[in-house]
Amino acid sequence: MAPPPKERPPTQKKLQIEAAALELFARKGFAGTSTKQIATAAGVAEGTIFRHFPPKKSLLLRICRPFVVEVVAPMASRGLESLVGADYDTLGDFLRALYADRRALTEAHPRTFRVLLQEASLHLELRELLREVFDRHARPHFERQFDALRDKGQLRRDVDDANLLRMIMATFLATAAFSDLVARSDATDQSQMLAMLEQALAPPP
Amino acid sequence: MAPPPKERPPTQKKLQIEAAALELFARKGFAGTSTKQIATAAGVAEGTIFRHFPPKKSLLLRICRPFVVEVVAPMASRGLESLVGADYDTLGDFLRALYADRRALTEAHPRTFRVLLQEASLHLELRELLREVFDRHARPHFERQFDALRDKGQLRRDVDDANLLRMIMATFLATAAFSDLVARSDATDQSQMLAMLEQALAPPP
Amino acid sequence: MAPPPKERPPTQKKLQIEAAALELFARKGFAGTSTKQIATAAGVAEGTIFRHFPPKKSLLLRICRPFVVEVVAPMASRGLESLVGADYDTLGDFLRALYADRRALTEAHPRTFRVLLQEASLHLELRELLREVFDRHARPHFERQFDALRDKGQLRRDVDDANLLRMIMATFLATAAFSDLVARSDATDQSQMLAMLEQALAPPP
Amino acid sequence: MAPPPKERPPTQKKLQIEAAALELFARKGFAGTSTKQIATAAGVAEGTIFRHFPPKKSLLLRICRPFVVEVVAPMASRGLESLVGADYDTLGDFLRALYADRRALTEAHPRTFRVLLQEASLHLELRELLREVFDRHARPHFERQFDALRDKGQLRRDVDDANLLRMIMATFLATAAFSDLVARSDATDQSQMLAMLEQALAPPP
DNA sequence: TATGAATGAGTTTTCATTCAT
DNA sequence: TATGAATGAAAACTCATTCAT
Repeated sequence: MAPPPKERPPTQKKLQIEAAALELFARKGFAGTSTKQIATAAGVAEGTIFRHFPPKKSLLLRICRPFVVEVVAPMASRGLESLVGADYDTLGDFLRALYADRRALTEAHPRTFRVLLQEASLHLELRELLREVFDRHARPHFERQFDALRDKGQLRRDVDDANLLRMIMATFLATAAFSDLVARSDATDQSQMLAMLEQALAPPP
Repeated sequence: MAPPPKERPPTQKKLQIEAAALELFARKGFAGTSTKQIATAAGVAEGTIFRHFPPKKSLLLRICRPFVVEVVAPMASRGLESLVGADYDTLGDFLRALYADRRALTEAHPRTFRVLLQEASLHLELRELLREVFDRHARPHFERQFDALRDKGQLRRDVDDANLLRMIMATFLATAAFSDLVARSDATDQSQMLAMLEQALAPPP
Repeated sequence: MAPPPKERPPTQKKLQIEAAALELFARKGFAGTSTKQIATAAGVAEGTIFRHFPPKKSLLLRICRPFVVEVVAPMASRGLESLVGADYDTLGDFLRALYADRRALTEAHPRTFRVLLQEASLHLELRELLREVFDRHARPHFERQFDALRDKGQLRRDVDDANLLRMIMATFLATAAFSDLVARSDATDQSQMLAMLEQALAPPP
Repeated sequence: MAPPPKERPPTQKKLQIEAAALELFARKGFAGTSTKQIATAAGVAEGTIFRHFPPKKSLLLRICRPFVVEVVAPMASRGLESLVGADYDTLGDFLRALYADRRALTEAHPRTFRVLLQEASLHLELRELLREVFDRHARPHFERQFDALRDKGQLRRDVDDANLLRMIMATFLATAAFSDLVARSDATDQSQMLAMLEQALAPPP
């Protein structure tokens, strides 16, 4: 048997390139960032970028893919099978656990999050990646969890799964996105959003 | 007295340029659209674009500004002083009226909406425009309405105005944005979103 | 007999265009000045320039030609036949009279003078104009004057007419040109230059 | 210790670009020469010009600066400390030595000289460069030499240093400049100009 | 692996000029 | 006479990418 192909560890320069590209894509957009700017910011020669990431777009994907996998799929999170596998007695428990986990990721990678948000609507590859990872790794678990919570009377029955998801994602996104655009969101803001969201999803009285 | 400067009506070609730019910006982003593409799509010479919109970015602003003014400011909407001035007996009434109005605008100008969404995070001018128009024309009326609804026991008191606004905007944006990205949202979806939103904002039992 | 073609007096706008072009040509050069800039500075529409001066270069010639004729040819100066026709007893008298006259002209039209200086080396038409006017109207009178002064023992005999002219022109030009470039030249400077020039041209002791 | 930044030797193509630009600037002026023309004449791609000289104006400065330093500053000339350091017994010796040296330089780089002459009045950077180099490297030595010559009774005392300089420069420039513009100047012309200049600067009888 | 010179196609923008009004 | 919209060509400059070293 042939030995497994050696996954060489990424070079120092390669990592510098990724970091610089991330920073610039977040600030000025993918199309608004030139490879020269990336090279300068990364402290490498322009040619080096193309040694590692031909063509330019592969750099965008290289930056986004791991993040998408990690942030979109609850399964992918390290040791978080618990999150999804677990049974939650109340809707609030579920939402808070979910939020804490997602929030940790977007806070750990705020620029990646921003790049993804900005570029998703312009690049088919990103949208397909998002949908594929979500449908495969996230949606089934959400639906299972929704069913369980409905059985416990914790979740309203008059709203489709898709709209529940949309409401959850919108609230999460809003908390994250508007925190850049409008104002910093602190712990108080976050718990208020969660309280509203919980009530939104709870069965009507 | 100096005669007032003659505001010449916009040329036919100028309108064609705006229309073509809107279409292309929405599809491929501002930075991803060249002025040559715009010229071709508009059926004019490239030089004509810069006669009317020097530099390129002013074309983006020309497209976005009227929309921002109209869509962000409830006051600005034609004949909608009623919306803001009126007293609503229930939270649901207010939300439905607000939604119907905003929705009408974003559905009337879906591409402008999309351009604004895509470019706002990349262009300081757009963010400042948004904030300025919102702070001037929208925020005060929302806060007045919130106060009135709280007095009637229709609105929860444990959430800040800013977070209420964020929740509302997130829900509206989600309904609009995901309808492009993820799936068409129909009347059922919309009423479900509104039902959730109403419950989210209602005072806790 | 057909009536002589009516020389319409130049329009107000035409004069504004000439004035604006002169100013801009002097500051930024002919090639560095656009017709749009001229139009703006003149307060006319761009098309108006081409009604009066098609093509652009004719504007340069329109500005330079009258000046060349007036300043290069002592004959042309109003009432200055005296200058050239007169007999001067001393070299100094001749130089001072010549200088006073030329200086008056370049000081009256400093920007035209500058434009001519700047553009002469780039435009064949200007050089030909200069040479033609000079050879026709100036050179003969200078040579006649030189002869007269040599007869009176006022002018050195060991230097060709061409080099005498060059020395005179260089000194005059230097006084004028360096006054812009290096420092303002006042009356003292001018009389010192004239003193040096007189001594330069005088017969060696 | 940080290694000294490696000054890479100029590329072959870079030198070709400089040479082509010099040729074209001299013939058609800076503003009248397009980068495309330079690229064609140099046999390189247009982009290559901007690799080495962004923006275009830096190419003009790159051409002029070394020349200015060399030609304006007597000190800078190789081995010419003698020129400035030396004592001259007569004014004529000084002028001839000075002229021979400057003339050698302008004849070695006639096109650079022409470009400088043409563009100095249009580009502030060039004027500042000229003045700075002159004030720093030339003026003090001239003034020292003037003093020495005055002590020897070789130089007139009734004319300011500034005007002496102006007279010298004007005569030199005239010999050089008019040789392009008007006619070739040969050895006879040059010695006649020097004779006149010597007499101009000598103390009056 | 890393470099940076080189490129050709493309970018935004400016230009002198024309023309219908 | 005067305008300014319109243009096609060309301007300066940028781009992603290739390649010899």
